[in-house]
Amino acid sequence: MKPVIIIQGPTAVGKSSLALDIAQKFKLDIISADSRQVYKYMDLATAKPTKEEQALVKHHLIDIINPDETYNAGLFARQASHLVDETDLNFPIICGGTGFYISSFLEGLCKIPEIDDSIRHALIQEWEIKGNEYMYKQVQAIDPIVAEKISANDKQRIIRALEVFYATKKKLSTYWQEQGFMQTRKVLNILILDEREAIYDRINKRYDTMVKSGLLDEIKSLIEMGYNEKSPGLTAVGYKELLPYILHKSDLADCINLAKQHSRNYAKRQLTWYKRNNFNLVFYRKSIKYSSIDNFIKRFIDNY
RNA sequence: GGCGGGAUAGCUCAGUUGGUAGAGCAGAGGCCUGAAAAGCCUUGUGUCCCCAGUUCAAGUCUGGGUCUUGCCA
Repeated sequence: MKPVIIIQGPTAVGKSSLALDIAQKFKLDIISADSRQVYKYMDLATAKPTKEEQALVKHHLIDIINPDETYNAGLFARQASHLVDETDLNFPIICGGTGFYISSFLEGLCKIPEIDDSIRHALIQEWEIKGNEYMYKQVQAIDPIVAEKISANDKQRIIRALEVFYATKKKLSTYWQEQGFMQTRKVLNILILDEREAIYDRINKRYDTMVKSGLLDEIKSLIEMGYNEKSPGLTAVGYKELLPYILHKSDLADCINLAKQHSRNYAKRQLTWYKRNNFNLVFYRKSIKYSSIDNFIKRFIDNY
């Protein structure tokens, strides 16, 4: 397994520009670890690197699926591993805000086969008819270990536990127990942080800029292409809140405020997630010293 | 000017036949094994607009006022 540099941080903290800077200096490739930048035609509110930036540095796992398709942590882990270990890209720098994708790539997920969507759809239908209590009781009967860990309201995890069991005839908790210890990859895992208020402020301003840059037109053209509020891509923060304005003439200012609010909520969850992860380097945005980051990068690359 | 709504947590609002209040969202904290920009958990003392009255007891009834909103003029 080849070594990788990783840059993580809450949304709007400046990960991408740092990654771009480092990648240019050291001739690296960037692998995006972002659950929304994978979507084509969704550029502005995903804060995707611009075409110009992508021309400067080779970016991977951006624009790989259509807005009506789904993506997940397992796919990311597999595709990122393939890129890093089985292709001849430049030394890789993985940069993105989807922490779960990065930990899936680093630590691996348990070995559950791909499960056909039809099983999940059937379970969701059953949920709608029979309700959460009924579905939760199924989990309790099938897999008490998992049931113990999740809430009776946690639709996603209840359905996940059930689909794994019905599709593979094996309990989710059995997969957990079978999961062996993954060999560890050499990583330089960097976290960028900032004051909460500063992050929130930057989120608000950045969203205004996105709207000014033509976000509404971008969404309108997605709708013209046939995508709608049910398309997985359009459930992204920054998009879903503007749909009521475009489709039903809701108040634009309200929609914009809601989008900002959801972005702030998202940043908060990211920050909580990072607390339990280990990093080799933690930088505060204000006090980033590029020269010192460069030294760490140089030493890391030279060692491998 | 006339008639009618409304005034309760930062915001939107519930409050049953009078017994000093509760949801959602926000905020704060946390969780997270293929939906993760998702999903979930914990956390609610506020002159119940003001004044007077009835009552053992009023957010809840009565009178007056203030503000607000809709319709008619």
